[in-house]
Amino acid sequence: MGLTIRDVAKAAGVSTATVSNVLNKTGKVGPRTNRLVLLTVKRLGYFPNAHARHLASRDSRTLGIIVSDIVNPFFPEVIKSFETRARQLGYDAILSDTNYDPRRTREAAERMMEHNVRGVAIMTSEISSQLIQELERRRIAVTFLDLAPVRGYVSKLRIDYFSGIKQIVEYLHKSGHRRIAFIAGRPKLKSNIARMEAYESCMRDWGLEPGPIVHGDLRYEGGLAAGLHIAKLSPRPTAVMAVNDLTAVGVIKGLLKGGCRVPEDISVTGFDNTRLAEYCNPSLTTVDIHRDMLGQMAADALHELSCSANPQGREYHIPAELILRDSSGPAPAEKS
Amino acid sequence: MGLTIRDVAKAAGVSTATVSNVLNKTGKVGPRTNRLVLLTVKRLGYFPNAHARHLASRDSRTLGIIVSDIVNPFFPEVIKSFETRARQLGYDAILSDTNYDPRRTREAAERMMEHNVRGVAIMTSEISSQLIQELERRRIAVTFLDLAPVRGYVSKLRIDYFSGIKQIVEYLHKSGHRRIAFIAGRPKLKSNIARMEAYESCMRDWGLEPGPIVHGDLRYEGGLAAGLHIAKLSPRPTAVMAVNDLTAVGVIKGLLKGGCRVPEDISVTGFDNTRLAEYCNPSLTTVDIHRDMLGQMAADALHELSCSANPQGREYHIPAELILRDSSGPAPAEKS
DNA sequence: CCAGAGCACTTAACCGCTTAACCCAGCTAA
DNA sequence: TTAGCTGGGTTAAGCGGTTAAGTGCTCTGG
Repeated sequence: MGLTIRDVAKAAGVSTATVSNVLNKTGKVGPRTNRLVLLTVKRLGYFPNAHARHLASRDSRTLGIIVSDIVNPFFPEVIKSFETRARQLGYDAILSDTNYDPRRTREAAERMMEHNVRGVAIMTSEISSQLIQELERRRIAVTFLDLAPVRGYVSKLRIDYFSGIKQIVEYLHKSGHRRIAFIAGRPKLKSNIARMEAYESCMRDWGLEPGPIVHGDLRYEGGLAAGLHIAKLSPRPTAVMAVNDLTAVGVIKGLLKGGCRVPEDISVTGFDNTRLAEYCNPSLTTVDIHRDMLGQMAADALHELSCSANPQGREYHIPAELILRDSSGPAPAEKS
Repeated sequence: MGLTIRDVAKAAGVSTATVSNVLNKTGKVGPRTNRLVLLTVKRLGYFPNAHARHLASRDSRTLGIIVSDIVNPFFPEVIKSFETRARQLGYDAILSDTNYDPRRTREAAERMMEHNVRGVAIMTSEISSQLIQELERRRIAVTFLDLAPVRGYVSKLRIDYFSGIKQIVEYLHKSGHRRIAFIAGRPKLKSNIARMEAYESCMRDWGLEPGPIVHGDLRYEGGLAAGLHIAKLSPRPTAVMAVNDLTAVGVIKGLLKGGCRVPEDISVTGFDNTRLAEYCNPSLTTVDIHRDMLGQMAADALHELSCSANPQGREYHIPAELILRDSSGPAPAEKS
């Protein structure tokens, strides 16, 4: 098919080893030959075969990222910054989307192993411990989001959900809200449970009874259903915290359809500060977590782990910051 | 590092060829041995090395997709359906984001060549004809969005922009609008020019004078600036067509900031029908093009091209459909 | 004058797979 | 009986690179 290193070597009148050394900048080649080879490469339009290169060097110089749903506006920015940083560090990056499906999660992890990645950033919760062990056995560096403890090859990116949730509850409480509902994600996910617990704990800190918890699906549709449900409750909560922005936008739509005004009758908050939060109307009070930082940190963490001879997983901390917009306001006066 | 096919062969007491034949389901292996090998593979936790496999088989079974900006909500769905379909067809998929940067576009194309992809879906406009020739020379199947003529290895996915724009103009005209502005994308892009021409042509069809045309950047920011600009014009257009939803959302925000009401004073339309159009407020009148269809078609087209011995590029057609929402309405009565 | 050290390359042995070619027992058919 | 399949394997030659080891040179110092 394409050209091989042998073609280039022949055309330049040198050995394949020399061509390889030139392309890899090992500095073992004299300046004359170097120029000659580079010229020949350009002239022929040669590109080295990545597969052969990876195979021969026993190093894929590839980093993987597994996300649950690329359509979720949380992820594209993370992916982009991950990929950008990986490239800066000299890695190739591959992406897998699991669509929240355990089977596809397994396939994604297998794909990473087949590609012999040096490290993989796992940004989905539904991954079996078996797979994780498998990755560890092969000494593949891993970063998790929130869940899983730090170990040799495992670093952790801790988004400060707790702090974010705390800030929301505090703000809502200060605004006079007392019945604050929570729209969670999918019931079984560890990350989801952690957030629910954070919510409950923060509520109790202010002497509030954790209020109805409704499960969504982290998507718009789940939020919509939850909003419709909340609108019919009596007594109705005066504020709704959603587990992410997408859900919050759905909640708002559901509430509006159910005849509630936002924020006059009921305040809604999101989480993540996706662009959506800015665009939607009313624009969304939410918690910003630096997604670009997240992707970059993941790449850096994997780089560090996979380079060190004696890798020591670390915990990276991603701060959360409350962003006030138009979807929240003071609690309505009680009618009673 | 990891296990090799030799380890599996040894453990099962067969040759490596047999293991390979089992894994590739060539049907050359008896049922007893087949089961034995499969069992051994499971037991040892073996995964074949993709690089070695691709190299030896001289076939990467990989499809690539190059997009200009993964953060643009137009793309994630396209990518997702592309990837899903590619997997169904037995391909691995790799993604590159060019960030609208010619250098990165070049790098992306090079990456595709290095990975020896069978085909690549190019969903960005700024690609040099040199690169395209390079791809053609290597007999890599290609699909383009809109631009470029169909050739041997090149298929084209034609989004019916013209029809979409025509529908919008027709609708706006019928609603009484006479001064209809257009917010374009980046001036130099071919795709952008095509759309501007479509706009001008459709306007003339209704006896309307095109203009003003303001250039944006296909993003929110560009739309915002354009909206602020339009708000100050006199006479002010009564309707604004934006080149995509993201821009339209920016335009709306800009107009609101500039003191215009949407849609009472001025109607705004988008293009693409991203989820954003549904979420934003006022929800956006826009044109739907089936993005999931697009990704799937791209994968199908590449599959077809790369499999056929004598490939014949085709044109695929993606219909456009006007979606009426709340950002548009009848033209305001003239004050004069 | 020669051993030894550098320099600038070449030679060739892999990397982990696939696959064409070959092998062989057991059958069938002539 | 024997040639000719055929099903179920094995052997070994690559795929396109990398890289350790080797080969001539020239240069230096004792």
